[in-house]
Amino acid sequence: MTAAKHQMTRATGRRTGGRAGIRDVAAAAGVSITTVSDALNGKGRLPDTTRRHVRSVADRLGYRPSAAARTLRTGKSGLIGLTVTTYGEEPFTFTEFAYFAEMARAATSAALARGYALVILPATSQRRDFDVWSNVALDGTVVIDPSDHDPVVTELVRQGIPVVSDGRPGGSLPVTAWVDNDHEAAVTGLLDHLAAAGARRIGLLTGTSTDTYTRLSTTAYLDWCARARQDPVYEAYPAHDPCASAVAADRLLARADRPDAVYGLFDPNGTDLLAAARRYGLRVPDDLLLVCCSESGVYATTEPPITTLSLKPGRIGTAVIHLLIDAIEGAAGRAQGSHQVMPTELIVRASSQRARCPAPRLPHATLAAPRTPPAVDQ
Amino acid sequence: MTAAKHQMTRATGRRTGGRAGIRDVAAAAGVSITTVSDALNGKGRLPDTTRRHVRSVADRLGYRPSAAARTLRTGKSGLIGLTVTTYGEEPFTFTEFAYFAEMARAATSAALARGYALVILPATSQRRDFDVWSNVALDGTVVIDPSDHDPVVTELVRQGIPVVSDGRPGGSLPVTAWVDNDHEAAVTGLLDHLAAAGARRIGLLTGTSTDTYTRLSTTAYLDWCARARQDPVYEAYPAHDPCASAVAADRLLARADRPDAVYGLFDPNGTDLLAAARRYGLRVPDDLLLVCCSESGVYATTEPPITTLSLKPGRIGTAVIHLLIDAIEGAAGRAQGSHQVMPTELIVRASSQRARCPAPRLPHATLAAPRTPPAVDQ
DNA sequence: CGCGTGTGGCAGTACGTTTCTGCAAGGTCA
DNA sequence: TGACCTTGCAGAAACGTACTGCCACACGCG
Repeated sequence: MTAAKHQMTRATGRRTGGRAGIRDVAAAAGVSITTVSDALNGKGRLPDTTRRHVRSVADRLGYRPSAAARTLRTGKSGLIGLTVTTYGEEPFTFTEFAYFAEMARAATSAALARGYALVILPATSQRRDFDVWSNVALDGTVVIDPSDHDPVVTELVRQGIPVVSDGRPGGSLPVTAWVDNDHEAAVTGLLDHLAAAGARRIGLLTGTSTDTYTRLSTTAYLDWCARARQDPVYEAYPAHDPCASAVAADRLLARADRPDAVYGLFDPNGTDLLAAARRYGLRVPDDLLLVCCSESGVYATTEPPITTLSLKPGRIGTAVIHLLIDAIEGAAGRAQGSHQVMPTELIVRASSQRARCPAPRLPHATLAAPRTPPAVDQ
Repeated sequence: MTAAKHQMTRATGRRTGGRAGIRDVAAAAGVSITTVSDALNGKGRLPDTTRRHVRSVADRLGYRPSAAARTLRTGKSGLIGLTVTTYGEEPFTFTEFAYFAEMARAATSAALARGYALVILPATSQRRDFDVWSNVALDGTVVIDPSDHDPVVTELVRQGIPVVSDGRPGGSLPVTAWVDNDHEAAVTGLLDHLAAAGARRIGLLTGTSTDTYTRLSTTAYLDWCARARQDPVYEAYPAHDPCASAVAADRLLARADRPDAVYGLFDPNGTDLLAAARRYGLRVPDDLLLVCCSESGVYATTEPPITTLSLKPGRIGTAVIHLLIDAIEGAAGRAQGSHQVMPTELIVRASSQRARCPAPRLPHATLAAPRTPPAVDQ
């Protein structure tokens, strides 16, 4: 029983507020601290009997290792930062709610499966924010839609912390890796789809901000128009302002060169375009074809259901996390500068299909409305 | 220059991977570690000249204090756990997306404003999850909709970590505090509103799960029916299954004792009821009054717009965080067992107002659709 | 007997802070 | 001149863990 010696040194009672430390376990089990650590972490050379004994004592004392101490010792916290660039003046806004929510959900789930947890952090703006950023030990960070010269990203990579972005970084931002949709292919495919459905003049509802999503999508639209010899017809509005969508939708349909099909880049555009069309007496899809980029399930049950482009945020979130954790665990930035381009999915509904005859109404159908179950990752 | 001594001891170069430690700053500034710590944290008795000098040297070296070491020393991590009870088998699901998203947004924002960050953690289910829980140093935890005997909550309070729940805890769960809506008042007020609009038989679309929200709301409905001498007409379905809502909505309207007004407890019920009504040839609001509990903005632009009950998740999130941080900083559980009941808001739209004459169509209105800006907290 | 070898386990140190204690220099007052 | 306070700073003790050596012992073998 060398335990006596330990007790003499200092592990008499629970010092720290009542929680048992590794020392207490060692003393109670009559072994050394090293042995406890090894037994609990499956390291070292110990017979199973000792291992089991230590474990049972630890259980009995309700021992939980201190995350802070472990982090300090190992240099790994198991924490991943998650931040989304805020638009406008608001301190902490999410636009594209459904997209973000689903992306964050998938990312959280993927991270958890590999033993990491996500910390929600603000995009830097005030000086004060930096306190929070450096108050938490991060193994890596996910940045959604980083701005071109994000100081936080720069600082993090300077500290050697891997950063993976959702959305390809502009302006030589030094991220470790990134994931993005193939926006050109998505927009091109979607416009082809509308043209095939009979659209002669396709309009665009886009944003005034300069993020890559907006920029790439708009460019793809203009290119397509050039190829199709169609004059571009579009309205841009501040996408972060939730009230502006309806106004812009109205403006687009009020134009002299009114389009006979519209693609809306942002989530609320679909309902707003539908409402605007209703006000102008335009029937969808007969007079106006509609497609909207959105992750929201409501478009399956609008009247008529609206065709949506899904960016598959779940897949993106999962991919981002795996890239990041690979970078973290691959130590000194293996897979540096790598990236992944993910496909999108066009969910075709009534709003983008010109019906020969008007859709028959089923006054007493008892079947449930068709509804796609929520996408599971991948 | 006592700095020489420090350099002799061990602070020669950057040991730790390249990051400067407090020792390096002390050496470079020619002062002691204590002085650096005091200068940077605004403690101790130091002349402003020293303070400024130390700060400038720290800046020059790009010094960032180690969060892990600070946490280990002070016992405070500045981290708050956020978890939501998962339903069904899925590993990590959020139902009530808009509610959760807004609640989480507000909570994150409120926490950040007080210097805390939120960590997303899974509701316990597998044994494996516990690793993550004890791998992160938490100052406190927010639990959304805790199940009656959540083992994580029990374990956390056993460890002396404050836990505040969104939704009043059932089954003597020992949370530190809780916040909830006044569900009875909300349902009663809403049913009164429908009755005032002319409803004679109000139906309910509810869930089969036993969480407090569902239970309290359903009970309030039954009580109201008893008082109003109306036979209850309701259908229950598994609320976590996103496909089941449409089926249940259909079932409710297919009944022989079809209600002339319906309240749906969950977010998708509104659109699903609307779709079902359409299939049955029922006009809203003329033949069927509709109210739905939802935070989603889409109900402002459906045809017709649907009256919603908002639980004000932003306020809830803010209140929960403040209660929690007060408990954390008030040290040993001041304000123990306290709680807060928050009001809800009924957003009245066309679907619950019986129009004398059918609403006039405005074929060429150029005004934007009225749209409430997103609610800011409080 | 001397020696290598494998097994089981322990002491000690480092991780990077914060903070308590204390000490020296200088000033004030009796 | 001594007693006593204030100012400015330094030393060193934690905080709880992980891990690198190292020791003790037993055993088998030449």
